[in-house]
Amino acid sequence: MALRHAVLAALLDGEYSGYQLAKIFDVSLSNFWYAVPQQLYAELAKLEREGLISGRQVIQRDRPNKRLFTVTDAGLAELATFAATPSKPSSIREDLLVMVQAVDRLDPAPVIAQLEERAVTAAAKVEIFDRMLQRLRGDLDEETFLREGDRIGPYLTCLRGRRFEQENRDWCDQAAALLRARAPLSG
Amino acid sequence: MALRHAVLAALLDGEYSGYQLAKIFDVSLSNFWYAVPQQLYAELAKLEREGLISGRQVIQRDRPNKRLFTVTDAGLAELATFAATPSKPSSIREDLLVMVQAVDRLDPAPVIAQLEERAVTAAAKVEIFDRMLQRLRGDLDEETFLREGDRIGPYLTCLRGRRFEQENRDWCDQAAALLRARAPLSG
DNA sequence: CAGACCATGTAAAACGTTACATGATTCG
DNA sequence: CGAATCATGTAACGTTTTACATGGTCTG
Repeated sequence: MALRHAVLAALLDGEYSGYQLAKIFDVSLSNFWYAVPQQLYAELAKLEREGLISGRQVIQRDRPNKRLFTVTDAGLAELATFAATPSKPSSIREDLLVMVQAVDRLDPAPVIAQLEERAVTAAAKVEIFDRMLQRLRGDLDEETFLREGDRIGPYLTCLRGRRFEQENRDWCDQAAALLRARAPLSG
Repeated sequence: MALRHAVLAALLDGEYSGYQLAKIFDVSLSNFWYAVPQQLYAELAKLEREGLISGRQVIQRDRPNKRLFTVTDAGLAELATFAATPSKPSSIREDLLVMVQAVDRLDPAPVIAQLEERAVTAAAKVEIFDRMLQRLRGDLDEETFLREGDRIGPYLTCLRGRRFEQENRDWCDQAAALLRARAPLSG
């Protein structure tokens, strides 16, 4: 029961449709939770049935109509309960790490290739996060924004995402370089 | 179908029982994958049925008997296929981040408390990882080990785990301090 | 003698992923 | 005119989590 809280948290930013939420929760760049569109449509329906969010139809001329959702008082209360419940750390589950764990007993070439690829995509994500951070803090510098800005929640999660991808990039680079140096004939 | 590969990768280190694997895959400190014991027993049975691992009974006097498993040639081939298959990055799904995302609209006190707690457990994990790294590299220094040691796979994944927890700690500390400074009456 | 550790499982429920399904509009 | 974007779902399948179940030894 965690997606529900992630959806509620996302809707604190303002009204969103399922489709818009799907972009926020996209694999490629979710700074606090990840989910595919199908999950979101299902969860939104459920949350509305339970009265934690309420939707309103928006008729559009040029595009298909959509439904925008906002958090109700009951939804906010649900979030408060969630925030007061002790949470367990989510643990590592990453295919690429499994491959690296086994790399000594396998042909390292495909693993090296994937590490190098991942380093590039991680670097790209770092840049996207940087732009997101800039947009969030407006014309304030980071220190000032964090001290005085409103809504620092999204900024903080974005910072975490940025650092994670930076570490990811550095580690992938290091691992790829090392494996390459040790197996100069492959790759 | 990824747990199977994680189990195979873990068994490259040597023979293990389900119980021993459970400790390697434990929530509190898995450097490349996480799984609960029940998953492991089920997966081991499946892998054995498919001939990717083979188990042998070990009779013990003082303790319950156990079964130790090793990877077969077919298992190694399966791992090789896996390593050559492009992998998708695993994305963020962390309750604590959801709470921080929403913190501006909630009572920050319980969130701050959780951040501070998490910082402590993350710091503890960093130390455990440091000891694991020391053990893995023996009396070599890191640079030498990474250049010349055998089985650097586990070392690299451990390094990744360490850095992740370090970042986690730093971020939790920063976020907690900031939220505390902004809401001096709570917590 | 209580609690932790060793050791292995079954079963049900919850959750997440993948495939399928539809249809309009805008951009190159 | 094909691809991308907007917009919303259903159904089947696979994976993970949680609860239940058992029983011996070792440590304080």
